Amino acid sequence: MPLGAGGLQYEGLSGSERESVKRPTIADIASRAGVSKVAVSYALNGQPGVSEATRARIVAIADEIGWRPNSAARALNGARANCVGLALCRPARVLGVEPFFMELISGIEGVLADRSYALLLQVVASHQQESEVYRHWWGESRIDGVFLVDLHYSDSRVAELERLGMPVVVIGHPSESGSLSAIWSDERVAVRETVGYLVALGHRRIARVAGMPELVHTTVRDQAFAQACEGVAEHVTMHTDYTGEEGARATRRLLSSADRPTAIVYDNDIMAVAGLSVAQEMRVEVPRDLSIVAWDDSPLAQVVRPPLTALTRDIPAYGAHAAQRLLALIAGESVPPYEDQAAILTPRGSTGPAHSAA
Amino acid sequence: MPLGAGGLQYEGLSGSERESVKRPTIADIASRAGVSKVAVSYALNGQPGVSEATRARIVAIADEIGWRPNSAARALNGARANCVGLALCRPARVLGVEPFFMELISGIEGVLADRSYALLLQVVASHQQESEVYRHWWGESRIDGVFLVDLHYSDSRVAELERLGMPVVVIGHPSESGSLSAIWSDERVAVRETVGYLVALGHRRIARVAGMPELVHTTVRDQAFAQACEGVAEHVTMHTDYTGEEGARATRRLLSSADRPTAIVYDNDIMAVAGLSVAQEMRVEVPRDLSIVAWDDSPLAQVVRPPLTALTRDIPAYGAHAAQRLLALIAGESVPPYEDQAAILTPRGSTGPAHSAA
DNA sequence: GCTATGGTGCTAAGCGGTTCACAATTCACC
DNA sequence: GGTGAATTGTGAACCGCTTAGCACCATAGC
Repeated sequence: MPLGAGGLQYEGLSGSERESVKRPTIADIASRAGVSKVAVSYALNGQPGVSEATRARIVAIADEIGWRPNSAARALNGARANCVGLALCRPARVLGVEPFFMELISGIEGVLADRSYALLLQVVASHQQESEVYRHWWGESRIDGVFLVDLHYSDSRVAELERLGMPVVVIGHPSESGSLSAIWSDERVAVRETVGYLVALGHRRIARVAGMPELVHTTVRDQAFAQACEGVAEHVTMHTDYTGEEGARATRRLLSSADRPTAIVYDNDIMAVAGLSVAQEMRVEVPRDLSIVAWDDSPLAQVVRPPLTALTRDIPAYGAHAAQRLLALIAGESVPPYEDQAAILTPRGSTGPAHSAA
Repeated sequence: MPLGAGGLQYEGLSGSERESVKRPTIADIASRAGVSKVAVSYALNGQPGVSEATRARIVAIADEIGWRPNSAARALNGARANCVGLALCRPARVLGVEPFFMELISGIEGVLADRSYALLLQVVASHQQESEVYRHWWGESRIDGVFLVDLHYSDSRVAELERLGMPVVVIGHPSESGSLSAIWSDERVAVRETVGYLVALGHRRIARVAGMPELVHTTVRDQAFAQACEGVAEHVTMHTDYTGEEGARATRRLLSSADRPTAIVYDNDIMAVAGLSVAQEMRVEVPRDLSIVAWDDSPLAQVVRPPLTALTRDIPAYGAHAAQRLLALIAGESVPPYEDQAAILTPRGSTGPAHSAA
């Protein structure tokens, strides 16, 4: 059978019956254009080896039949998977109500989408599971790198990821990130600004309702808080699991103590809102009798009355920076630790001058 | 060179120098076990064709050297990508503050993880982009199927996905899902229960602060609401973009009208919280002068004072069901539309008997 | 005329795993 | 002792794409 006839028959087959089931490949393009697969590969990847005329013809055909590179086939050639991973280890209820992660993800994806990278997401129940997920993803060549969040002290995940030799960007304080490259924002500055502001308003007894003590950034804030208050105000810190319930309980404890604080700083906004409700319930007027500051400024902080003074951060930008650095790392560039902008205090109605309550 | 020497040398090489760079393959296992690649493949996939003794030996070696199947190589064999996609088309700020999606994702992943499926996530800015993302993922064989959320009327995405012939589970009302299989919960029941409850409490003027009117489920609720109120209460619906700000504005408008409602039903909890704040600001006491009901019961509803009466749904379970159906669809099973549990009214402090305010 | 040069396009091999068809061995049965 | 079947294993081909490495044809230079 002459070559021409074979070619025609093949084209006829791929034309309609197969189209919906089978996706076009470079072989289809090659047979249509009357060239080899290799020429098509070069043409579509902008590599030298084909004339401009041929390249144009090939590209036109590829467009016409709606060809897209098969990611698996590409990945198989030692190429990248064009995919990065993120595993989140928090219960669903907490994750849902914490705007932080969704905003972070949005920011990350803005950057990834530009370079047609995809994001693989998994919600896990424990750090051990998280390590496993990373190991699996990496072992299966599904991803080129990962983000690591919610850093702990002597975090087993750091060692594990170092062992795997996979590109990682730690979103958290570099003191605990080992050899992994980190991106963080200086919590100390934000804490100092907040405490300074409250002290300037006359507060001398300040409480902090913090997140989980095993998280590095909680401890960093703890220390910065203690240090900033040193000599200028009495201070106390209570740890919680970030849920509204625990935030409310801590607030109740604080407000019913004999020497109750005149200001409370919360580690997230759901706890701040819960605290505000408890205060109102206990007839402690905000901001007259109690000032409230929320860490992380989500829309939530602005819809309650009074609106919450909050530590504002551009979280999507934070995520975007992290993504840029992870992609750089994957590209083989060396990436020094990067300090993002610190949170900025946005005063609103929930803070005011300290009353002579004590 | 004798075979044995070659084998030894190879093992030596793969032992340390290469290990961190190059992941083990079935060829490595095969050479170690002294069998062919095929035997290894059968052994590791639990397929017949190898003796139990050999299988055990192969599995042991695989475990020992930490082998994992290369997902790209598997996907290349016409096999599945073991990955499904989800694109969300909402601004970052809204997504962050809406617990719905994170809870949905958690639920989805519980099921996916069990079958070692991964979830590809992308946040997009428009429906057109969303279709493009699906087309790309599908064209690149990155995914085996997708979830479609936030259904519109005459939604272009439905047609697009039908055209692609890709497995899809629509999370939303089947009336607009075309030939795609849908999973939804009956909003009508929930609306009727809510209105019935409010009417029983004596409310005769009920308002609804709804989400975006282009969303199918908004309209379904709109109609059900109008119908339920028919003959028993005056009713009005205001549409918003789901943000707290618009929720607040709508509430302000409602409460300042001459014949203001004695009860307001909100389409999500952030708007309900915003509405509550506006009411308190306007000295409209909740629940004495105004009853408030929130759709979707997140922790947020319980931390404000009074805690919000809410329409409770097990969203993770909803996501889990959706995931099960998508996997079934991918496996080639036919999947009829599925009606999930309707939301249940959870009465809390924000609702009470209607006062003779009018 | 013959060799350098370069552009263009090909063939072949291989990424890691699966699948098919067939070969070798054992065992049972008539 | 020969036939048939089951068990266990193999080589080869293939999935879609990339990457050498080489072949071909022009033009240019001697």
